Amino acid sequence: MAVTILDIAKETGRTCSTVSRALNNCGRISDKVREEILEAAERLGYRPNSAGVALQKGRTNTIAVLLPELGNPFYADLLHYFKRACAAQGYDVAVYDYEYSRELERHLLQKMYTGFCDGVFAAVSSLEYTGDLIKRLWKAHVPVTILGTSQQSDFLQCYDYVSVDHCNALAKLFSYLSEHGKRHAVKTEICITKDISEYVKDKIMGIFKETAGQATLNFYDLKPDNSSPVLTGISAFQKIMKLYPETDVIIARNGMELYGMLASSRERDIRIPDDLMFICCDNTWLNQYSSIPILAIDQHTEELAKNGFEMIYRRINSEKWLPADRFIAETTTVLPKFSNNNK
Amino acid sequence: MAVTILDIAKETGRTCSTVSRALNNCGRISDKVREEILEAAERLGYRPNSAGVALQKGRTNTIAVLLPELGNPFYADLLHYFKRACAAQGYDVAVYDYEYSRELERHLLQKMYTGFCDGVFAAVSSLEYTGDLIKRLWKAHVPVTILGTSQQSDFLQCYDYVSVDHCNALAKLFSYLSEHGKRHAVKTEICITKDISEYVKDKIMGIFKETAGQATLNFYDLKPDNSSPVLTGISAFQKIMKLYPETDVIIARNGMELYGMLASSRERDIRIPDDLMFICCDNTWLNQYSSIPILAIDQHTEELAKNGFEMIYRRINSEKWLPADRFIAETTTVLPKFSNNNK
DNA sequence: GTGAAAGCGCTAACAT
DNA sequence: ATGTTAGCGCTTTCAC
Repeated sequence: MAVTILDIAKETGRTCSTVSRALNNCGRISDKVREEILEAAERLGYRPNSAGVALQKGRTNTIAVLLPELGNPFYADLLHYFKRACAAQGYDVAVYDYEYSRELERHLLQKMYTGFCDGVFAAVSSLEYTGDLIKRLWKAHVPVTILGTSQQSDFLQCYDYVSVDHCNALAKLFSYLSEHGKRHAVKTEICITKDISEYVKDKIMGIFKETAGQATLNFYDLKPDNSSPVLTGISAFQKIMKLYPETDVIIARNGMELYGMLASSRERDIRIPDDLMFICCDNTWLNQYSSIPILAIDQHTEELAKNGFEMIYRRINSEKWLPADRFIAETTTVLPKFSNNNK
Repeated sequence: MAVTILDIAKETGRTCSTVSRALNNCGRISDKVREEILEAAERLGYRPNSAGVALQKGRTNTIAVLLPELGNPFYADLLHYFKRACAAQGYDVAVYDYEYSRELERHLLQKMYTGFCDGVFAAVSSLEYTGDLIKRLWKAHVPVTILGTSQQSDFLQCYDYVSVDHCNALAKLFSYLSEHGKRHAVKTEICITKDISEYVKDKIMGIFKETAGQATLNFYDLKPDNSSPVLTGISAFQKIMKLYPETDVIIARNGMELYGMLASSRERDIRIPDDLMFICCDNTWLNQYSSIPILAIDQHTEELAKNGFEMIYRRINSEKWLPADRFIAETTTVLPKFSNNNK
């Protein structure tokens, strides 16, 4: 069986507490005894048991991150900054992705309920599906920060929340388009539920009407392909151009989707019109170095991540359970790095 | 404080053991009492405590995956299959990436030593850096499977191991090049230590000499840029073409590196010669839908992942500690999806 | 079918 | 400086 501090205690003729002090190098202990104990621990092949520590201390020094997909550079980016913030305070980060599976998402959120981590940073698919679990976590005083889901009144005040200022981002974007003479935009959407989808489209349309002058905006409902996020975009491009032939702007949700769109045009050897502008609602290396110039919206991932962590950290270290917090990041419109030269 | 089974026991006038039986729905228990207890658990907001369970049961039903980077589609792919295999046996997967940081890598491997997971699937950077920790895990009978690091005699028989048959993959590749009249290949390498680097290059050169006829092969030592894997490739392409102007094949280590190379050529408006062939040692959507035709080596990630899990699973469920296991996957050479049309 | 009790590995308050 | 002791939350064997 595994070596425990008791084994070390016996071996060295000391007690558990002394061994614990030696191993953690805390409390009063003589150098000689500590050396002796550390040596014995090494010799016997002692392994600290995290379950024992966690049970005793009531914390794990781990923060869990729940994501819909790894391999999307946007999340990789976000994670990078989040981990940095965690590391600065001595927290490890465990990443869980649910691959857009509703059951897995719920299963993982349930797991968060068991105190195996001290806090959670979660990009949930939709509160429609997970709201009950989020609410439960909130009631149980598990520090959870949600990334970028639109608010729903049912669950207001039931979670901390970081997001970009979508409305403002779109307003800026639409005025930019208008100023540059664009007239026929298409924006992709994923329809999770009819209600939400309609609500979101109405809202976007409202912003569009206010900022884009005479232009028109159409929505294209994506058929999500769970096996690869790129595939979602693959089928979209041609259908969009067929449905709306006069399109001069396509607004994609993220780099991978856009990558798929561009790939599909290449694959079937379809020429991309020179005046067609691509816009991407995140800003990763995927767009930054694309072969086609892309206008991107930088979501300020570093700020999102930092604030997400801080909300969690504050809760971990706060005596009382504070009211729900919000952080809304500004966005930046990023112009393409090099000009359109696809002849 | 948190609600425990004891609280439920008091509430219902039962004992811990009965409550435990009810919650886990095991052992003999009357339907009526079970209902009663479950209702109370719900009402009181009971949360099972994973540390308590783990301590008692001696296992966590979690497998940890250690990776150098998320956001690389190769690892995302591998993870997808690995998770599927784990889920089939009821294991959760926690992902840890060390972002190519040596300290973080060691820190995480140390964490694996504390029994917080039942097994580890690890893509370590180099056994040169981590061999001591791997050896220690092995001695402590922690099921660890290493992904694709070349064997080093010091640590032989100290870990389970899955990898592709690199030699064979290269042999196939080189003959293909030779048959297609390629004469001047450049392969990128990352030099971790001088010794290993020399050893690897010698070995590759040996294979090349045997299979590639009159052609020449040069190595290009990458300057790794830790902030983004794509950036590693960015600086490489032009330097390669300057150092070896007659190059007609570039063999990149992975899709992201290659993406960086191609991006750098676009960014600085450099025309890629029509007869220049790109080869990528993995096969992800990044190459599959590249704007430039790419010859890829499919590493059979599904097989790697499946076998990696099975090795871990076998150890978890085996009474005695078996000798080190190996699995070497075949590779497939994948031709570009569409032909070279970058005019 | 249910309860009593031991114990998983560890830490920390308290006693010496 | 070191030892004693209680207990974190849970499961499981063994009585009854």
